[in-house]
Amino acid sequence: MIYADIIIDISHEKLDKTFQYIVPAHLKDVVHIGSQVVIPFGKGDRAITGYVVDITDTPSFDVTKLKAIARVVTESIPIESQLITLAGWMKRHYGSTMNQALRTVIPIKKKEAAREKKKIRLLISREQAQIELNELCARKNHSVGKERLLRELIDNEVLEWDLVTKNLQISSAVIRDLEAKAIIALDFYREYRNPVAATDNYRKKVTLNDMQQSAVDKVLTDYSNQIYKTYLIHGVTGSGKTEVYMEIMDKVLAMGRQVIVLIPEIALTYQTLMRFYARFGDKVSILNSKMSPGERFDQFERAKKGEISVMIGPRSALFTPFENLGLIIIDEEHEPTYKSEVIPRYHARETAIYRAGLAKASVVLGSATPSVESYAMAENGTYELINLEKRAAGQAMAACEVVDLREELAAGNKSMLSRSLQLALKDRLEKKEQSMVFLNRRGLMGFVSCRACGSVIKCPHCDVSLHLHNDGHMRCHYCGFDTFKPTSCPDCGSKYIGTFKAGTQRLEEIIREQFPSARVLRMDADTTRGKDGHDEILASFAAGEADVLIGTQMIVKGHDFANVTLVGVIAADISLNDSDYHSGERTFQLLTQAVGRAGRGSKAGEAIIQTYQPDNYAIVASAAQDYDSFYRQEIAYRRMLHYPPAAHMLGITIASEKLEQATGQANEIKNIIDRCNTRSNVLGPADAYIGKLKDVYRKVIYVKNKDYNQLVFIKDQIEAYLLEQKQYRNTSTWFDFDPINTL
DNA sequence: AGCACGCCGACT
DNA sequence: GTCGGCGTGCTC
Repeated sequence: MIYADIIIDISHEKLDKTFQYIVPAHLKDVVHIGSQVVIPFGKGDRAITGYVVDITDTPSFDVTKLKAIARVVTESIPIESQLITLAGWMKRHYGSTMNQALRTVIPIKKKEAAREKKKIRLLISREQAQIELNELCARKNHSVGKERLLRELIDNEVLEWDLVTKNLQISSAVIRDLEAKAIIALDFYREYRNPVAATDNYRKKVTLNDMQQSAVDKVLTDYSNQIYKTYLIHGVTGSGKTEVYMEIMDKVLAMGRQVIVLIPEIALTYQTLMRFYARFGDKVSILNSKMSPGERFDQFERAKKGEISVMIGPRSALFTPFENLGLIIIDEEHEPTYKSEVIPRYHARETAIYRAGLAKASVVLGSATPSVESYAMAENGTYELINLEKRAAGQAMAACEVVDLREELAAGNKSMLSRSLQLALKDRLEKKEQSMVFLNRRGLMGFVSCRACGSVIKCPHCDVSLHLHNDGHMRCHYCGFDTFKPTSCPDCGSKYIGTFKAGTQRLEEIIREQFPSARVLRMDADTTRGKDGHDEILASFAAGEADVLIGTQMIVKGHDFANVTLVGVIAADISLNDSDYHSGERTFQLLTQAVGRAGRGSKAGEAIIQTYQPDNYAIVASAAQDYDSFYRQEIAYRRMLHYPPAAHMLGITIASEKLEQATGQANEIKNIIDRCNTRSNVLGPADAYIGKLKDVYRKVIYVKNKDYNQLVFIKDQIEAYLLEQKQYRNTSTWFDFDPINTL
């Protein structure tokens, strides 16, 4: 007799374990590890899908109680056992149920059931429903759930199942009862998927320069000696990293192995993709976030069948079910989008390295401004560092000027544009060259700073900026430190203290006023609403239809405009004072990218960075295009305050609709952490960034420890407690390892 | 998550 | 007594 260990497709801690089923004789050839199966589950033997994670011939449960697998889901792809191992690692490493981990790893989504959504519809008229409601309320001990549901249905005759069960907190028992009484009906509807657009392809040969060639040789020499490791290519903007990737890919593909290329969503431009198509033709497939699960499924199926051997896409492309994966490339590896914002909150870089380890594959990370985490790994020898120091075409980097906004204020210039930037813009307009003006608006502008001396109010314990709330308090996101906003600057006494106010719209008005003849384009969330808004604006600018392009981060990401010779950064301070420990790093990256936009063609470029903190190391280093100096100072700061990569951090969020429940649970968890005795640094419990969101209170606790495994141990202890505790049933708790605040 | 069992207060 | 609300426990 054969038995299968199955993870059932219900994400609940209490069901987060394997259940053993008999594999019936007629199914023994089609049930494999990784197969998706339908099994009878629970009292009513209701049909539930599950994933086979192991197959044995010895039962580990009371044999008389075992049920048999009903059928296999033939539309599904049985995935590699390696991907199941990967899911297990993700569950443990990032904190989630096995089911959640499997769902992120497994390319399921068959045509019908999985795409089905349920809606609840009122069967009787609203008037009749009102009568029902009145009758119900007249009864002394009536169900509050029924009352709430009826009231809601009188407002809206049709409601989403998810809304009713999750937001209105109505149990399925109530719904079933009303359905039995023929007061409501359940409707099922389906979402259909679209076919993938076809693409043309053609080939092109490239010649590498010496630097590129030696980078390629380094990786390929190891590769042919079957040494598989992680490489970090540190290549300045324009150094030709993509050609290096493609050359390595060529070799790996020639050996009959497959390649995954991860690209941040924002860089998934038509131009980038065409370069890969040009080189590898129809071996390439693409995944993007706009694809429906069905379309993704189709692409994964093609990969499984061997129809393609290169998958390009964002984070989720990492789970492409290639049989013989040989290489994973992660471009722009510093991008925060590589960290998942849903559970399991995995980091694509770490996960890629783990998957590569299982598959005996190499990983190539590339960036002009590597993350501090990766660079530290390269320094300690875990990754191998490869430098591409010069631009491929030999252009010089842009000259960079830092403007001190405190001096502008002192000189009586209160405009958003400094005198230098005004002159430079005027000059470019006369020369008929293009300019880009970048307003750094990443992060919320909640920090409090002084316009006279530039000082920013920080948390005395965590050294991150305090965030100003509407109630006039300033708080720290990590430890909850709370204080009033002062009326004058504590350093210089000036009354010019407050939050930063700047917007792209205002900036556009100012530029149009000062330069009436200039043709101005603005690119931000408002102007890119339309389907191709993004591409249209960029194409129009590239065609020379405008003199000045104003925008947020989106204008500085990887677009080459040969005629741009001036880049202005309006307020470097905004990302610099984000209230998390990545703010310095993010600022350095953004400014370096922005400066890198100038002078990509034959003419020399110039960049002007405006700031209240011209001495800040992130600003000084990016103006000098000096990664090394930035890294030294940043890593010293991280070490001093025990932020990653010097230590690891575990963020725990506790949420509840009842404040006392959230507080009580948070305190209980704090006690458990203390009892773990891991010598960790514990911050909080504190109110979360947004303390109350949609009527749900959120508390956060941060734990810092040098040893990641100690944090995993703490997570495991908390999970064990959550499973058995009953007092705080109305709370939910989730984990985030080495969190990145993208708010 | 979703289903049954069983306890308890209210009503014929 | 017994109907039906809701809390508790279990699912291979």
